[in-house]
Amino acid sequence: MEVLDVGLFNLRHTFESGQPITFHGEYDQALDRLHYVSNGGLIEIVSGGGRRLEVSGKNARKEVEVRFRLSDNMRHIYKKISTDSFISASIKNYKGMRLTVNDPWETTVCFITSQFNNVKRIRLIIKNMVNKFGSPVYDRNGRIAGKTFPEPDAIRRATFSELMACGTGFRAKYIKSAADYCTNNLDLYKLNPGNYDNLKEEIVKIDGVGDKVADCIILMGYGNLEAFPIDVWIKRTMENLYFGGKVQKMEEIHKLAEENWGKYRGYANQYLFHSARTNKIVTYDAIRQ
DNA sequence: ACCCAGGCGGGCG
DNA sequence: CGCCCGCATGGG
Repeated sequence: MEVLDVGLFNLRHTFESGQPITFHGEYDQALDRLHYVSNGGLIEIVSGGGRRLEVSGKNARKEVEVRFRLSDNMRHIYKKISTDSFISASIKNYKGMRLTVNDPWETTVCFITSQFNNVKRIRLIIKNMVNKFGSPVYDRNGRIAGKTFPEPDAIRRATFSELMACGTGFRAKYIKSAADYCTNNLDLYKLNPGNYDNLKEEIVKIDGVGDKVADCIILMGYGNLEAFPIDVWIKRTMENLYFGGKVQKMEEIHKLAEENWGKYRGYANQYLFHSARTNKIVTYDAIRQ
């Protein structure tokens, strides 16, 4: 076990904000404790809700630092994205919520699964796939403590009906073709995380991955904060807040995001999304005092 | 019973 | 281009 000193970190808000690692990780609210399986094995995090973070597992310190973006200067980021009272309120409500950095392949499957779906059911489907196709990871006593996220090859070898049995529904064909494509045509691990345009260009070539899902992959799979995924929540909220309730083209919303929040717009996106999804009430009046 | 959910591809005008 | 439709499925 190691202790990390972290500023502005909130495990619960991060877990509840619907990101890949939280789709199959297990969170205990009473203990403020998260455990999950990463590449290296089993990781456990216990947070008292404060600045002290206990982590354990193989290479746990490095894993957690990268996964939860602990080197981000949240005060600086908050300052840059606090452009109106809605975002300020969101930051106040969910202070310490972090974006996470996840395996690009895992992120791809998670967000293909997310289309026309809800967070609760995404969790169910992802957990089903992990249980069915992942490799077991053992604890000290030799008991199965969890499973890895399935490699593309494990998905490739799965039958269509096995995938359907996980609850993937009409997305099964996309998940399967993504596994093929990412094995034969595109090495996700060779893409440059810092080159947004190139990432977007390559990732949307995956069948079943459009503009929104690609932005999710770039944001949470590559950690590139220039990505600004526009889902139903973001679209509705931003139209209400910033466009007087008028329906906008995606292009206009992307443009405003860049103007307002610049290179930190990915963070603004996550705070807007989580606030919109949890509070549900979004009105134009919210930013007019 | 009905409606919705972190969209997408395809078909049409 | 823009618009519209179907899509599997569990939970509210």
